[in-house]
Formats: sequence, C-alpha cells, structure tokens
Amino acid sequence: MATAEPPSDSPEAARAPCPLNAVPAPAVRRLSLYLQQLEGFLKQGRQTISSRQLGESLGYTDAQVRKDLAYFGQFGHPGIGYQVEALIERIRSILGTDRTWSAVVVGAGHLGQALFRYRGFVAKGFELVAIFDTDPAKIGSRLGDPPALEVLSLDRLGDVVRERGVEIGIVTVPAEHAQEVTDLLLESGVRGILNFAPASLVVPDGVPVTSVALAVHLEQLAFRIRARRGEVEPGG
Amino acid sequence: MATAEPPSDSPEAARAPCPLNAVPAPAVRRLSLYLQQLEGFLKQGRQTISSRQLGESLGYTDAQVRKDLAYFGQFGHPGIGYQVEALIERIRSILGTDRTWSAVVVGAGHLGQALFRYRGFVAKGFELVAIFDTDPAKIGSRLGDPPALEVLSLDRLGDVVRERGVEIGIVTVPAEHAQEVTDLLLESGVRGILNFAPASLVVPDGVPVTSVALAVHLEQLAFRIRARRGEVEPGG
DNA sequence: GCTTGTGAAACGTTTCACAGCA
DNA sequence: TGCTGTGAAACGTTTCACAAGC
Repeated sequence: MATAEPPSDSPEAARAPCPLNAVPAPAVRRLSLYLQQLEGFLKQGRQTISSRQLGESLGYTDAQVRKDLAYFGQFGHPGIGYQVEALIERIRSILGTDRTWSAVVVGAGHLGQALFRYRGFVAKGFELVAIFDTDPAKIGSRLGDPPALEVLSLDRLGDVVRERGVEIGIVTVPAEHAQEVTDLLLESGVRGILNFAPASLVVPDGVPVTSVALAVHLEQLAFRIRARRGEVEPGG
Repeated sequence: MATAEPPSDSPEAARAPCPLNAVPAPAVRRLSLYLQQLEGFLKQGRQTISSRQLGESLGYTDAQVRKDLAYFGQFGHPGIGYQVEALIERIRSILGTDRTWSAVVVGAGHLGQALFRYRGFVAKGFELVAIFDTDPAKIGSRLGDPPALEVLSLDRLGDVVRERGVEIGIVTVPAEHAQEVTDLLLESGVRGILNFAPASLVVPDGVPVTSVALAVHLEQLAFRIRARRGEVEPGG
C-alpha cells in the first residue's frame, strides 16, 4: 500500500504548516463553506473580514474559523482581519480549485441530466465534460439548449476519461448498478467518486468517495423535526 | 424558548432509553445508512445480521453499530445478531419514516424538476406534493409523464402547505433568492428545510436545516484527491 | 463457539484564554 | 481598542474490553 508522502523540497515555500492529510475532515468541509461566504462578501464589496464575522455568518465561533485557517498557514492581519479577495484565492489554492477539474456523469436520468446541465459548477472550477448511459433510447439524445452535448454510450467511458484527463466520476445510476459503474470509472482512471445512488460503494483503500444520498438527508430532517417537537421514541 | 420535554407517560414502553435530543448527530446520520444497507440485505433474503456484518458493509466497526443502536433501546439477540426486518421497522420508527412526510419543492429549474420527479422518495416515506416557481414561463407547465403535476405559482405556497400539511420545504432556487424562499416556507408552516442553494440560511433558533451544496462536495473530493497524491499546499 | 450491550479508556475536535501585534 | 494565532482545557465521539446471554 503506497502511502502518500509530501515532497521535502517545496520550491518556494519556507513554511508548509502541516501535511494535508493531518487536517481534520470537518475543517476541510468548513473551508468550502468559508469560500462560499467569502464569495458573497466580495460581491457585496467587502474588502476585509474578521474571523468573528465570517464565523457568525455560518453559525461557527471565531476561534473555529481561525483554527481552521491556521492549519494552512497564517494569512490574517491582527487588528484588521482577513483580506477577502486574498483569502478566497488562498482557499481555492488549498482546495485545488484554482484550476479546472474535469468530471463525467454516469446515468442520464433526471438527476444526472440536471447535474450535467447545472451552470454553477464552472465558476467553482469543475467542468462536466460528458454524460453516459447504457439505455439505447437515451444514447445519442442531446441535452441542454445551447451546448447540446450528446449522451454517450458507456462503452466510450474509458476513451473520454483518458483523452480529457477526467479525474472525477459522478454516479447517478440506480443503486443496483452503482458498484459496477464505480468499478468501471476507477478502471478508466478516475481518481474520486461523487455518488448519488443510495448504496455503499466498495473502492480500493484510500480512493476518495463522497456519497450524497438524498433520502438520507430527508430522513435526518424528519428525525430532527420530531426531536424538536419532543416526540420520544417508545419501545415498539 | 420552549424546550422540548418528553412525555412522562409513555403508553406501552417501560424503557425509553434516552431523549432524542441527546443522541449524537453522527449516530443519527449513520442510522439512515444502516437502514439503507438493511433494506439491501432484506432484498437478498437475509433474516438476521450481526453488528459486525452491518458495520463492515459501511466501513464502520461493530462497536460503532451497537453503540448507535443502543441509544434507542436494545433489540439485538446475543449469539444471533439483529433480525433484519424488525430492525428496519425499528429504525423507520426512530427516524419517523414509518409514516409519510409531505414536502414541497420551490424552484422548478433542472434540479428542482429532477428531485420532484425522482421516484425513490416515496418508498422512503416522503411525498413531494407540489413544485413552485415564480417564472411565468414555468408556471402551469406540466412535469412527469404519467403524473403530470403542474408547476404552481409561489403565491399558492401557503395554501398548499396548509391544505396538505406539508412539513418539509426543499429549496432549489438560485442562491440570491434562497433566504426569501426559506422565510416564505417557514411563514407558511413548514418545519424543516432541505437547501440545495449555495448559501447559508438564517432561520429561527432550532429550526432544522440541512444544506446540500453540490459544489462543496466536489471541492471536498478535489482536496482529497490532491491530498492523496501528496500535493502539499505551499505558502502562496 | 458466537453475539449483544455497556462502562471505561483513547482519541479527536472545539472552545477557551491570552500573548503578541496593528 | 480590535484582531490574529495558538497552547491548553473542555467536550464529544469512537474504540476497547468484557460480562452476560444464546
């Protein structure tokens, strides 16, 4: 098992504060949310922002914000706060979205098509370069009014992934096919999986997988609504 | 602020193990995943399952599974494990999805339409009863081939929520309108929000909100792919 | 043999509190 | 005064380890 090890000769950085692997996952998740908020603040014309203001806008403490950012270096100014624009660039560079990532969608059902046609990804650094299906009725049909990209046969997945350097695969097939599609994506050279199927995927050790089970989110809501009302679960 | 308090006269249950509020959020999230796996095991004809087997299928330890379930009572059998069908029913009853919850979708863009037409929610106990938009070009158009439900004007939101007892609102509008739509949903009587807009929502204390920012998930993947490669973040 | 349920230990994350700086 | 960055304390979650039961 090859363990990732950071290069010891960082070219221009004297202070690499800590290896990416040592950063807690919750902190990385919040980093994305900070970025989202900062982009909003920038639109409003804000030039600087304090950890307290940024935290409050998301329901976190100021200390939380500072700790999270400190994992990656120190780019705040005591007495002033953080420069909004510079912090945005720094977070993008930390997340790796200062360049464009290519992704493919497998499964041209309603959800797959909706994701494929969603405009918001490009601004965030993601380009959905192709959508695949196995249904002959869908293959060849064109999606999206101006771009008119064609639904491709799954047979062509490997070619597209290699030719376009695709690193992310988005799975929007029914649960019973999610595993085989995942295997195919990883064989084709994809490095990480975003899974919308209500299924748990088995992947080689260390391969990043994120599952977005929509029903799970609704169940969490239902539970919390009931909990708030004080509805206690009695023994059945 | 009214704090939820459990009724002291649980009708047929002598042992209500612990108030719902005291259960850690991560445990509740896993409960949904256990349910998902158990439904799969049931389809395969499994009658009983051990905490180890259930945990392994999701990448958790056996102790984790037992601890999570123990928050809600004891329904396993030493030496045997858990009865799959009974455990499914128990988890549904804990999550509250042993009955149907009504939800509405606000925002009839690609994502909103895709969610609205997604068949999988009904089996999980959720019925999407209406979809709303403010765009006159969309209002009145019919979605879905057999059911042909109409996109309604947002003006009618309050009526529908009251008439159909809707408890969950799903927000799929652009970020700049997410807050006003949320306010409107809560005024109409909705109890919890599932938010797909890339924005942080402000709601009264205690109102359950779950945000599913798709770009955030992609950013997490990008970070983890880079971290795995050992690409360290140098000082900019 | 196998399994559950659970107190206690280990671990990780968040919050506190304050030195240092503008 | 206001703010950052950070060690230390507080808190919450996960894992361990084992008694009890099938």
